[in-house]
Amino acid sequence: MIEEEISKLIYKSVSRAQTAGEFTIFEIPKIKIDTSQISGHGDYSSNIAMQLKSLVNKNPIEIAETIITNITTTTIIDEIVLAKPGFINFYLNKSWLSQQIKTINSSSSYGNNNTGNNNKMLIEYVSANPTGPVHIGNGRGASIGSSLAKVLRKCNFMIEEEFYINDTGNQISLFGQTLYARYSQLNGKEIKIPENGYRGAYMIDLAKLIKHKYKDSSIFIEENNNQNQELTALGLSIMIDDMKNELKGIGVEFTNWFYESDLHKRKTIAAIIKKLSTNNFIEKKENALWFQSSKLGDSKDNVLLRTDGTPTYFSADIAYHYNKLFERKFDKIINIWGADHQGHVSRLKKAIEAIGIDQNRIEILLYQLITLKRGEKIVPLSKRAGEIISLKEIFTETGKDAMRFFFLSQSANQAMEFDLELAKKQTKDNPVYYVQYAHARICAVLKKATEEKITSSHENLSTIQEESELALIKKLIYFPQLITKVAEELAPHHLPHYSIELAHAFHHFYTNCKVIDIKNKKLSEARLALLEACKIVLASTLDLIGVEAPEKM
RNA sequence: GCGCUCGUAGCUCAGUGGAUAGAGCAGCGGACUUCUAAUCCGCAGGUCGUAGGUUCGAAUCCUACCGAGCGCACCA
Repeated sequence: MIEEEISKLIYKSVSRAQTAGEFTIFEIPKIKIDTSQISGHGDYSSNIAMQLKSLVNKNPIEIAETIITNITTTTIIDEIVLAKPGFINFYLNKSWLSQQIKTINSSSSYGNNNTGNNNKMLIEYVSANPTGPVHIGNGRGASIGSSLAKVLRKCNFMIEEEFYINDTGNQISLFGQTLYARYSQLNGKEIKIPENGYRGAYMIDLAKLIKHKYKDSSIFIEENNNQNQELTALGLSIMIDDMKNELKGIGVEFTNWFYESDLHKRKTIAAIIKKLSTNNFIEKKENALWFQSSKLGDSKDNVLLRTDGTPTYFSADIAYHYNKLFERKFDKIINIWGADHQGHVSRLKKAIEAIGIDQNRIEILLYQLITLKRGEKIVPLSKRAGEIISLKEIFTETGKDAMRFFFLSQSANQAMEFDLELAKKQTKDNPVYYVQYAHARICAVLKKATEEKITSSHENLSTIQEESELALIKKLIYFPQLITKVAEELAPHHLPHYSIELAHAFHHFYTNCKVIDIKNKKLSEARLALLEACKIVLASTLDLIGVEAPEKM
């Protein structure tokens, strides 16, 4: 990447100045290169002269002058300019820039890098309880996880995407009881749904669906019972299939679906308790088994096995992470959790540490919650409450693309509000169409070129000279840096922002430059090559966001 | 009470140590006999929650306070 190149140029220059005695000897700090938005500040700039002030004991202007005179010439840089307090501004060489079109077009995987070095990485996300349909909050997690997975694949991580299914425990029991009651009601037996049961109408639909599958409609009803194992299992598998379909509807597909019950079958919980015990982190207190996380600086201890001997969600989760990091040997794992799980982060990491696994292999990305509103009224997202609005209901209104783009466009740290009343209006204004339109426009020109029998060529790229053309190329060559940034910061919200900037650079170019001009064939061929490069990067960015790149609109 | 996140233009948000704080939407004014006007160009709009501190330099780092969301279970 260009930043690295420029950084190296400066580094060499400083060390050359040191050898020549112009600078005193010191360890050269990391040289950060900034991209500038303002045209007068160069394409790239460095503040190194200001940073070296205390080390060199000269004023920044002098330091910058020395650095500039010691920089070796290169084909990338056209001009280096010293600016007021001590900035060094770099201007890219035009013919080098135009040649980048060829670089983009001749690579099958532009923007890829090898920071992942083929390491095995697991991204776990959504992992919603299978006791109801996926809701809008899950949609945000799904969008973030899916995009991040795509970006990290471009960084050469061996990525698996996993959905963890909590298919045991209290909530499942309540789900089973609710389903049993609804099913019984359909068969003329009045059983009330449990106190904390699932009140949503979807449970009635589920019972109906199951009833219609069987000729003997009372097959699951037993005397003196409040649930039936087979019925619960059947209900769960239908719910899980629904979740799969709904997520697929917004373009999210997992490589693995991991069942919590597998951990119990494999006795992984017993294994981690044994490890914790060996390492002296277990205490029996008030008839329950505790993990002493306070020994590792956590605020309080946590229960692993309840008084009745059943494992808590927490102990299952330790086992799950033990399975990921130790049994399945992922080098690194990323969990994408809603901010309501924030309190869980510290104790999980402590537990992993207590087992003897490096907790830095776990990265937990929290996203702030979504408030669903209808006008001024807040709509609850709880599956147990009566009113449930599924993700599917919303994206059939807004469209998959508008939804994915919207979810990704804000930083994960930012809380979101989603107003159902404004949803349609908002989607019309959704910038996703602005970006997609750019892609469709490119396709239209390329199609016209085929009709006019003009093909792109890299022979005369030097005819690319216009301000709007060069600005477009500058946006294009930022793409590899974008990939690195998103991967490093685990911040996929940069993708939509970049896509808007790129689309803008294209639209600006489009209004200023006529691509197909039979009188000027050389220029047309070069501009077609530019369009092809732009199409590659734009389509790639849209793919990473998880939206379509339409041929026409 | 303690912990995490947030507070930036009328609205929705980028920007997390640098130069004149940027986009989109909304507002105002322009641009289609020319490859898609779902577009482009221009104008207007901000004591970056408040008060201190660190620094040559702070929206960005530190402290306190104010306001919002979330969390502090033998629920998941």
